[in-house]
Amino acid sequence: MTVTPVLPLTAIAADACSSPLARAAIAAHSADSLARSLKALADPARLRIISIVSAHADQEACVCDLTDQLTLSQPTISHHLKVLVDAGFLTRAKRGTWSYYSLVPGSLSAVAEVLTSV
Amino acid sequence: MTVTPVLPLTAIAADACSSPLARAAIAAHSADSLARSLKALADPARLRIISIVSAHADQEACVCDLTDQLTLSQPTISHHLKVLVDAGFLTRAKRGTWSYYSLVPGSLSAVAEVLTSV
DNA sequence: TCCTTAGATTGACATCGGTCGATGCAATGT
DNA sequence: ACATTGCATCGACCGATGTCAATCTAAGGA
Repeated sequence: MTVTPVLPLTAIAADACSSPLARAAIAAHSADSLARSLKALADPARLRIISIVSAHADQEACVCDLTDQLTLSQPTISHHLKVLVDAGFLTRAKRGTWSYYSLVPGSLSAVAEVLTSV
Repeated sequence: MTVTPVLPLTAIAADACSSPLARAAIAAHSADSLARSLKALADPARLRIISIVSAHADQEACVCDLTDQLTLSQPTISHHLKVLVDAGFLTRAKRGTWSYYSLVPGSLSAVAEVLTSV
């Protein structure tokens, strides 16, 4: 025969100060993934880049649009663009001499939705 | 008498590659503010802290709950908690020996909403 | 009063990340 | 063919950031 536990299992709190859980917390790898996306967005220059791109009527902007409005060097802007492309928020289309950047549809709202469910 | 412009003002594009704007881009100081909030969230440990806090039935957790679940030293966790409090995502309530942290209601969804409107 | 425990603070360290100047490269104009 | 223009890449610099060990403080318990 087996020994009956004195306390129900759910009552074994880690410490006296602890309160019960209503649901599970986010998994470590999910936190890593979300943090990577947020890191890509967590820069004033990159937020302005996204805003300038999506403010265009055709939802795309060339690099010269950005160098005009941001007081940053062209290599710095190019660096920020690469970060945003690598993170999946922008796509690049080269036509002739110019590079055009577009917002990936739904990429921002996807992050926003995950964030509110954390 | 005044001289009539040859071209309408709206036609003066910065460059040949540029396309018209559908709306204004985000202001620089707004981008700074949003970036500060996102920076506070853009860390795996801090996202897990927020998740653990909000997973509790009473929406608050003590530090011991966090040291149990995160493989980080107590000072490091205390540092992350301070970052989240300073950014307005958590509040601290000290009762007896223990400190209890709670999620500020609406703080996450507020950031998410601003993000989608960028 | 003394000891223990919970948690915040400090200081040091290593790494990351934003910035720019210099350079490379491809496409266009002359 | 050569010069020019638009943009990406490289290398270096330096401040910001995540981490921990050591220390400090306050609250309880013996």
